[in-house]
Amino acid sequence: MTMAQRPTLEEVARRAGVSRATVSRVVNGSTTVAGPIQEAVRRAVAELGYVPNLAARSLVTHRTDSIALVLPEAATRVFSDDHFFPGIIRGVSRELEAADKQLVLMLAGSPAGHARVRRYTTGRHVDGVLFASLHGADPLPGTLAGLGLPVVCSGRPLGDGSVPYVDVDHAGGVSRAVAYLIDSGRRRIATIAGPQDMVAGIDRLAGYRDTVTAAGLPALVGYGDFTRDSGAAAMRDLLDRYPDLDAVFAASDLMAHAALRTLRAAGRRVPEDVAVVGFDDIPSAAYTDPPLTTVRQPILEIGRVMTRLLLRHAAGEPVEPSVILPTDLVRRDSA
Amino acid sequence: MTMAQRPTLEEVARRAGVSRATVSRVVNGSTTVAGPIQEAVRRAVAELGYVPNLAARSLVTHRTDSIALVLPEAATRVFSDDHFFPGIIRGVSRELEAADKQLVLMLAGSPAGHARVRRYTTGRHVDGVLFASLHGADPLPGTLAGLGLPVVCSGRPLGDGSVPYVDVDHAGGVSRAVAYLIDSGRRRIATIAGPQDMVAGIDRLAGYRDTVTAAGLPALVGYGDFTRDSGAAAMRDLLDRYPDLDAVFAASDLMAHAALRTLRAAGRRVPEDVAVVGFDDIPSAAYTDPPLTTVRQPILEIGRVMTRLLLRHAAGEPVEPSVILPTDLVRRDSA
DNA sequence: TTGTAGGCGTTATCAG
DNA sequence: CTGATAACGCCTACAA
Repeated sequence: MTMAQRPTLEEVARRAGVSRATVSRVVNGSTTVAGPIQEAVRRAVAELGYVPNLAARSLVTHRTDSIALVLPEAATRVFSDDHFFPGIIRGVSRELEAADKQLVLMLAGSPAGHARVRRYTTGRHVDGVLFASLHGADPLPGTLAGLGLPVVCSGRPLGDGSVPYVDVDHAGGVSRAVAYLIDSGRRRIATIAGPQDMVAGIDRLAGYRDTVTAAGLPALVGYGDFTRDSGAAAMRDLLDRYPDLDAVFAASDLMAHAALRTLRAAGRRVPEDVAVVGFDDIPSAAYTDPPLTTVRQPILEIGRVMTRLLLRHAAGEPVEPSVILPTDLVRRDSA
Repeated sequence: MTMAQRPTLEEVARRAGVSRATVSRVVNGSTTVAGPIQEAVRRAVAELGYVPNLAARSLVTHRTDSIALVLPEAATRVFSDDHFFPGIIRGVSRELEAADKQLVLMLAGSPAGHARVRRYTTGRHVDGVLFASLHGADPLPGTLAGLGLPVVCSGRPLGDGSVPYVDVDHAGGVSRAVAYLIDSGRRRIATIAGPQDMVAGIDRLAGYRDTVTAAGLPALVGYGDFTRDSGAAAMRDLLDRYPDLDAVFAASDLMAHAALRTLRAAGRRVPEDVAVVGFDDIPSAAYTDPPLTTVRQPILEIGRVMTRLLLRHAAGEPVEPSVILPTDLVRRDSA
């Protein structure tokens, strides 16, 4: 089945009895075209079902009206159960829609994926690149920025700090949560920390450490990687090492959820015996048993702000080197 | 800050002391180029950091090596809490990665989004289009297919049936679940159905109806829209109308989860008083209280199969008009 | 095996 | 206000 030959500017021009240039003007909304001619062109466009060839256009304009969102995670982990990526995507998408630009999503978990991203983005297929959640010190954002491509990251990049980024106030949010636990009389407050090769993991642990230390309390630390399974394991471990703990702050809601179940399985009541606080405020946090007290981060907003920053950057406007969004404590029943 | 002028084929050719044509051959992996020359070209490419301009290339090849995945949902609903879209994205992404093609994600919830999708896809920016989860009888897939663009849908399209699609055996899965409830002695089996403008909602309800009817049991039907909140409301309503129900099949895990909580709040024990079965097998289904018995659908596989179908279609091979994937019952503790 | 030259569909710069 | 006419960067017969 051969693809029906789509009409070109030339054919529209012929049909409307004008030149290609004029058709182009009408199509691109130039106001310097006489009314009747505009009318004729529009009719021809409609009759022929003409649609501009984007490749040809961007070849000459050097713009593509689309921007890439790179998720440098293994594709398998990107859409697990936390709602970070979906939230980012929604935020980015919404803002892009307002700007009438197209979103190109790129999963770059594998080395091959990494290469593909590099090729695609440097190949002038996008007007800018958004990076979500970097692991370790990924050089790609810096490389692309060095090539002159507008780049914005979500989360403070661990590597060089020349790329603008948007992040939330991890430490502040955690601090507020831990302070709340202290205020409600808890004294043996443990934490299930996130992976220490990601800023979110590092900063949240730091926030916990600073706050308990400042209160003269001991730091009881277990480690997970934000997933439920890792949270359950860490909770069991914590229970082993500190059987007298009376509260736990988990660096993600998924880990907090697992902690809830693990604690119950171990015969502890929540919040009577042990208070639990999470981080994220994912949709199901309101549906755990008991409903989870947690630190909310405005994920969708991160996506929106990143996008606005990038669009301004791409438009040549100066942009702030970083934007930090606030977090806040959502009190439910687990603490 | 001006964008560093990227080198073109021309400049690479000059540097390597050959013609553009030869550089093009090397870049595109033609074997008809002498070893030493190939070497020289590669060096020039590396030194200059040359990357082909994709727009120019696709202008002449008529290929873009990227395919669009259209999610015709309101962006707000796309990434709620069920894991359908993320799963599809992962499956598509994995298969595309293997084919070294680029994924372009398009959220087309609003009418404006719809128009943008049409413009973008017909603008030759992609080699094919994948549609996920259509609402009602969306004409877009048919339109694009009519234009000669390769198209594949996930879920049997409600409108015209000329577009190839991939779906799961909704009715069969539901039927097995309901039969299981009947076998375990349940006689007042209710259902929380999904939205009736989507095939998934329609087919699952049909599967329920057929099975209870065939067993001589009454159909006790409540309606939701796959979300948790709608499930809670439907469960309360069902409890009102049929206080003696002893089982409920929910057309989504999210609704099943809400039903679990609603039943408990109403003083019913699960599964002793009321058995609950869901549909989807989302990650958190194993973490509800009690863990949810549910019908698993191979979401990731849907994405993969769709993609393979599309790629074959785009390659000019004949493709089957539809592929139905199996579902199976995952027994946990709620039924 | 390599080079030459034409054209892909648009936009942009000039004249008219 | 409209129409020629160059690019834009690349691929691909065709010729050498």
